[in-house]
Amino acid sequence: MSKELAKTYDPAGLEDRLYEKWMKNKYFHAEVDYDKTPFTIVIPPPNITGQLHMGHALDNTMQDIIIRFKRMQGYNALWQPGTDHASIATEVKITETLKKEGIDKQELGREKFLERAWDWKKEYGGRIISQLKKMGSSCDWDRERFTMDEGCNRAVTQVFVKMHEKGYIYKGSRIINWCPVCNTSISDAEVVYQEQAGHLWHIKYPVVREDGTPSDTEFLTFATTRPETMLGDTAVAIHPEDERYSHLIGRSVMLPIMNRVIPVVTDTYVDREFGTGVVKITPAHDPNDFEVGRRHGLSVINVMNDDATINANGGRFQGMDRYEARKAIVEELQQLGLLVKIEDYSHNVGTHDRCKTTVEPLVKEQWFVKMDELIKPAVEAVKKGEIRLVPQRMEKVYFNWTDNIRDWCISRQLWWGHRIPAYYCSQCGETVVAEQTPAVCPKCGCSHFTQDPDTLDTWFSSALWPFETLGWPEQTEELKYFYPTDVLVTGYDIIFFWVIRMIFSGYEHMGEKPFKTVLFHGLVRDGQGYKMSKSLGNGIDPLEVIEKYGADALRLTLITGNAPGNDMRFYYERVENSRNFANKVWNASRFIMMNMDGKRVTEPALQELQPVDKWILSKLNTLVKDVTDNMESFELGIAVQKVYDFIWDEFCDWYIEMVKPRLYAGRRSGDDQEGSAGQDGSPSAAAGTEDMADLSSQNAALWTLKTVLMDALKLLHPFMPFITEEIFCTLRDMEKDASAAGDASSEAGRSMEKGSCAGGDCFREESIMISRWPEFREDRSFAKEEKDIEILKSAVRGIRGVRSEMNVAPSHKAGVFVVSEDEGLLDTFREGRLFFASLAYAKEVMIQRDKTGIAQDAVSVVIPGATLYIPFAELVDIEQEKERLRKERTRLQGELDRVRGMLSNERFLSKAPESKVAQEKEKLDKYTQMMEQVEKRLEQLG
RNA sequence: GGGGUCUUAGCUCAGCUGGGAGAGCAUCUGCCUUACAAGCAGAGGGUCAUAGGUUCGAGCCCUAUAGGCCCCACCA
Repeated sequence: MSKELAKTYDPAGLEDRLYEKWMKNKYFHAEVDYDKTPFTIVIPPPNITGQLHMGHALDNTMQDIIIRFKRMQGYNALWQPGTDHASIATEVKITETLKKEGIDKQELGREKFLERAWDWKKEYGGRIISQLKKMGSSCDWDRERFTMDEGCNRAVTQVFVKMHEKGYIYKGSRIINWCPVCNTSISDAEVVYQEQAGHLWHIKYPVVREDGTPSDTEFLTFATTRPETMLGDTAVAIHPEDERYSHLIGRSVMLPIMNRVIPVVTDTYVDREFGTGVVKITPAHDPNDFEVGRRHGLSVINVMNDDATINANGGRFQGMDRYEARKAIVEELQQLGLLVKIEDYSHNVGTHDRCKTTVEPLVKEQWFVKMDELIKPAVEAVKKGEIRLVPQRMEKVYFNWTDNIRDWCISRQLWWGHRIPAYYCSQCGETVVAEQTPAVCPKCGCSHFTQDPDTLDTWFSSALWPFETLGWPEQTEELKYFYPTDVLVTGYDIIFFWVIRMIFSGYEHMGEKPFKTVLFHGLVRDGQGYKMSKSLGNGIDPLEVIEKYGADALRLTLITGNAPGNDMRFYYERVENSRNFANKVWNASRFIMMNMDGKRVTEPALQELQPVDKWILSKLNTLVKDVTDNMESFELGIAVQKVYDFIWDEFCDWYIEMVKPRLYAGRRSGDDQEGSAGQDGSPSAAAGTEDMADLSSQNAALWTLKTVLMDALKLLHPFMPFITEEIFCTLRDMEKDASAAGDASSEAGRSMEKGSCAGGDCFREESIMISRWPEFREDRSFAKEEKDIEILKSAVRGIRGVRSEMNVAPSHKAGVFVVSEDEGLLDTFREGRLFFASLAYAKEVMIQRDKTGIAQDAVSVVIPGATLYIPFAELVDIEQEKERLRKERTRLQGELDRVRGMLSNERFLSKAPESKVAQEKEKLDKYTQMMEQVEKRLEQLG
């Protein structure tokens, strides 16, 4: 008895059931095993605040495909999962939630806040994981980690202390990017520049006269986009060689409003060409000005509070927001007659990538990682090819960053994260960096310490992810065995945030690269090409897609036509196509199982296989090789396209159709003569021998169907894990039942042992995901049969084309004559007579060496080596037929011209590879032959 | 300002180391053929952005130009 399979594939329910089975059987779990070669992927840890979006879906589908492929190849495949605490993202969310409850974060206090954060983690941290499971992700969930679990905490602290000792981590007052809304410093990488419409305010400061009073006639005019920062101006700069202002060198100007005398300094940073060639200098609020200030020993006057309101240094503007202050200051300058003009001006404004707030450059004391030394091995690794970036062009992006690397600001004024292990003596102020609170102060001997309140940048711990998840800083077996990992899959958008930092961290702390290959993917955009975003509301929820179409369809959609590093568009028509393919696979399998039902299918001897069987087996064999190659080089889109084409075109549309008559042969037991009319044309043989032959042929067909299906399913499994597993298991159960029903001991059992699949053991496996990946087999290459069947296919296509052109109804069957002097070719037609008849709508097929018995007005189709004649009952318009043949002649002539042109080119003959020349010669023969046939036929028609 | 990338059928995109242009969707024409109408068969549709160059041979390599997208830098 076979399981009844529904007519259309319905993924609902089935997917969860199979996933549970995989989990229960621990197929995802990997243990250290020195008898096997490890293959490791670490997941880019999703944020605990996260909801699965298309980016995750793509990222994880790619990883799952690779890990499933490698697992089937026999590697000890580990996909290491985990989640990220996402310091700032989480903190912002919790703060917002608190606000809704009317609770102020500061009032709540650090301890209570962290409790809330952990509650949050407990509640939502698992959500993203269960969503990843919906995708079919085969992560080793037993090894799930969290960037703030005990081990990771230890790793972070140890790294911080060690790097501090080596001088790679230092504390210093530098200009940093400050987010006034999130109230924290952020790194350069977190600042995104946005083109914004603004103004250029042209302002003049009076030059200070000899007597110290401001001149009413002499001014220095300049332009600024941020007039409010004038409150903190401590100089005005000109270019040292600017003759316009050389007389002012050494002089001062009066800073209006603040009435502060500030010097005129010279600095080559000033561009003489821009504006008036004068720049106001605000060291506390502009990175460039900060540098200028350093060079000239200018004082740094911070005029802003952390929330970007003006502080006490801003005089009476104190308390105003930066934009209010701007307005007020401009007004005042105007009243003072110091505002020259206002221009519209479009410029880039730095904003915080999380909240889009305009960042405020501020001078603050922060912790930094010194990058210049650290980055060197990371640069070398990629240069030498020790780490491969796919696609390769990402190297340019990588080097562009490493070549201009700046120190990394790692301290954040946040609570949720790894707290900086720096302790300050309350007596003498000494700083001690240590893994634990120091007992006594090394300087004053007291024992009162306060820990630095700041936490670390989220990416500080993520940078350690490839080894901390494997147990570091403990020297675990896992670390020894699985590290370095094999491939990292991620979006190109976090190359700076994460990829580079993991690489230098790997070399610094492990003395070894974290991974061998980085596979980048692009963004998933909407149907119009816009970035999917919450604010635009154009996002497509992967979970919704799964619910409607199944995870397999979603996965297939994300992979087809997608090249590494390229963005893609996602829209429902594409998902529908994927769903249709799933349905196709489902129905092909259903068809095969229906036909296998109750039969014992045994592996036929080689001579029992018909040319079509060999043809598809050979095609499959090539497919196995190609797909494996593509997978090895991470060309997932190409790989899946080939599997898709093979299954749909070759297997379903051709092979299955070709074997149908053989499968139905045994079934025609008198009741439906009509349906079997197609076979009547074959010269009838004695009934008894025919039956035996039928059975053998049927077995060969079923065996081939099953074998090809099974291997094709395996090739498809990494891409569409659920449907392939379901079919695999159903088929396997059928096999079991069939062999149990028959005499289990003998033939059936043995043939299965021997291997119906390339791997030899497919039916002994309990799941396709741990079955053996198919391998190329020399003994499954049948070049001759491949070529022969292709000729038959072209014959079928030719006949279908002609019939369609002549509007012949499919119900109208006609006789077909195959005429050729090539006995081998005639044999191929004889062997394929059955299917050829049905595919070419033939009433009967006459295979012969000459034109005996063929009506003059038969329609003819020329294929390489043979001419086919179809005498329709109705008279065919001879003129029309001649016209058709003339068109064919023109086409062939074109081909011949091209081939002859090439072959008469001496330079081609001498320089092109031999194989290419041979190929062209073969074509010349083929077309010449076909041309002769066409001309002969034209001649016959007069 | 520097760099990357794209321009291929009506639309969205593949095209791996240079060797006769592909898919899906859409369009047109026939088909409910006992696996599948979420299907089958057939058809139309491309000067591979433009101009040069290298080569026996270029969608693919080189140069320039035009347009689109992205990243980095941030001249106030």
